Amino acid sequence: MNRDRQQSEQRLIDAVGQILATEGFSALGINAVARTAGVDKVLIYRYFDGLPDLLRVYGESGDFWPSMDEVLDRDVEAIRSLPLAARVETVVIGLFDALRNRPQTIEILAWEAVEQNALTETLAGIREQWAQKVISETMTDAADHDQDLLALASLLVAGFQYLLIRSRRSAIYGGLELTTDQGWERIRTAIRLACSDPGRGATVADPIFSRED
Amino acid sequence: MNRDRQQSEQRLIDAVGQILATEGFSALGINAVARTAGVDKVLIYRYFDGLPDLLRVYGESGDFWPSMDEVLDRDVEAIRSLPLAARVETVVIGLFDALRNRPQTIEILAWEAVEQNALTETLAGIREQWAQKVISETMTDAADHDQDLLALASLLVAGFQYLLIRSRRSAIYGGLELTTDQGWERIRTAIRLACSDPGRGATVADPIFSRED
DNA sequence: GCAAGGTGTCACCGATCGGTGACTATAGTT
DNA sequence: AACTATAGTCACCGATCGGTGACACCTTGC
Repeated sequence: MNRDRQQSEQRLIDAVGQILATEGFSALGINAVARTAGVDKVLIYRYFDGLPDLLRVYGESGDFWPSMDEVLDRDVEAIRSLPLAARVETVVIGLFDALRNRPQTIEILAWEAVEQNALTETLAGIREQWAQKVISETMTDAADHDQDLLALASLLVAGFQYLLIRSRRSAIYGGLELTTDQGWERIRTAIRLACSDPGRGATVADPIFSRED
Repeated sequence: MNRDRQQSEQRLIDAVGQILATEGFSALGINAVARTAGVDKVLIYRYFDGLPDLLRVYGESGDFWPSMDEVLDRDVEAIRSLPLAARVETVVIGLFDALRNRPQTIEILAWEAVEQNALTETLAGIREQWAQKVISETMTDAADHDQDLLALASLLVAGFQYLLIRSRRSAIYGGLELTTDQGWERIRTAIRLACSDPGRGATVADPIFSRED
């Protein structure tokens, strides 16, 4: 139509996000993307070598995972001085708050739970890198700890991610309201409850590596 | 072929379970069920009035959720005398162990996370009833408690269910091994860690940390 | 003017999906 | 034997899926 390859490519990329946001990943096919973009589907093959590549480009172009700064609202130095359990709580709660505002990321996470493709693999890679970075920068002492707080953190993240996924279609899970702010506040409190354990020697007043740094 | 309606119906019901177990819910369609059962697909419409009804019958015929006795291995009386946090831990851990051995239930849970149909609704109903029964029979005092242990329980169940779902396709999530017994033992320990909190008072007398011994 | 190459359009392919109408074959009843 | 109800078979429908070949259009360089 307009004889503008760049614009056509962008319309295709945008169409992916639009379909994910409005109809969900199950509706995301070659024909739907082309139709939404108002572009012939053959261009998906010409310009992106197929749908998987288009999904990969879309995944790399978007902002699907919060930065470390967004998750750790306080500065990193202050967090490093906290005991391990408090650091875990900060990260998990921060991730919780950040992901709640990312419906497209939740959609991709739902997809990832069910099948693998170029887009879910891209997101999985980003997330894994992110986790490694967070651990190496703020939780180097986790291995010394006698309790497996990293496993607890992953379990809690898995838990609220599952609830976020379910909230797309269901209103309730296990007595938890998934559509109201009060419901999510309850979940938030439960996360903090799971992390904050005085018995673990993890109070803010008692930093665990006050030894000699 | 054999002119035996009962047998044909049973073959169709069995085919649903077989497809779920071998190819996953995404492969479960009218044609696949009929082909697997070795029966013409028109019989699905005649005998069950369509696939949704067949799925409902399959869901009601199967054993997709553990009984309360299976989850609470000790007798219920002994559990009632435990503090609330210990009861929550017992139930969550019990459910965790029970669901790990139910691949078809995990498959339906994965399906349920993504879309709704007669089978997932059946399972959801069974699960909700089950949860209500457990709460009313063993956790009537939860409302009096100052901490929301029921929300914590649902969060933990959501967490390991998500990990079970992911384990169908992925080997790792957040540093957790999803294919080895050691990995699942780590998750199990993390669940117990989230539940057992001396700071919450009324803790289980865990023999290891008991002061009298 | 002319050829070449990139851009977009269109028609079509085979496969598969859920769904249905028309048929045959068998068993039981009278 | 004739009739009826049911079990099972078969062919086909329209829609949609991913994928491709052929062609028209426009810009650029010669």
